[in-house]
Amino acid sequence: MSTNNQQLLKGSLSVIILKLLEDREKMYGYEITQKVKELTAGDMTITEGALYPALHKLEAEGLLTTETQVVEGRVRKYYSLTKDGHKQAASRISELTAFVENLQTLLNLKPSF
Amino acid sequence: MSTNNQQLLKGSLSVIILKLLEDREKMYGYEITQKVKELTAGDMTITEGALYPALHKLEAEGLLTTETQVVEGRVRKYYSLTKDGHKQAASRISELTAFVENLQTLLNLKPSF
DNA sequence: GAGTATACCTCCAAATCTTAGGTATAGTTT
DNA sequence: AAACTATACCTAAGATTTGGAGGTATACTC
Repeated sequence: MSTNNQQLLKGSLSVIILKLLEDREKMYGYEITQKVKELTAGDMTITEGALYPALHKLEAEGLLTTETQVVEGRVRKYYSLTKDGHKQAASRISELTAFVENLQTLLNLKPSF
Repeated sequence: MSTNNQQLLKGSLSVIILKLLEDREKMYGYEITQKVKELTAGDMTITEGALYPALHKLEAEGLLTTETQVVEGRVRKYYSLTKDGHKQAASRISELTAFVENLQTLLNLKPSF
């Protein structure tokens, strides 16, 4: 994926966060950036300038709660889904999935359709 | 797809335009809105407030050329790909396709990955 | 005459992202 | 010891994109 492809992330970052947290008890910010990089073989990079504001917004919306721990001398802020967060996660993930399917329909279009 | 799903379009609108025009000689704005609605069974709606600025930007970038016709008393502004537009279309479509595949990898994730 | 479909357009506000910067600890390399 | 890399948090400024609302106009149907 080329460098400016990260701009195509728009709108999907918060759903990616919710999905990752749905599959795990809790994660911290830096861990999320590394996990996305790992799962996409380095293709997608979550910039911190996008991630932290997104996490704070989800927390402000009541979908995430935080818990701070000190591990090996460094502070970690763990995020996990609230009850409402779980509901919203399911809903937003299925919306994005449906959107992605529509997008693929459009992109796989053969001529004269 | 729910109503606010149209907000997930971000970043992909211009690629959708390029893809539609790659498969057809030329299209006009209103036709694009209808075609997208048709191809996605009404799930996706391209708003005019997003479409026309996007078309004008692609034209300003030299990827599209225009040709105005009067059909049944109404003005139609047809857009078609320039030579450079064809090149860019291929490139941007494959980028978005790769992005969508990564997104699906993330969304289809099973627990404890 | 009113409403609907077709067909173009712009402006403002909201949301999201990128870039660039800042702080700090721990370990490794020179 | 200094420099670099990895870990780990954060913010601010600016650009881009989008949605919503509005505007104009023609043709057809009720």
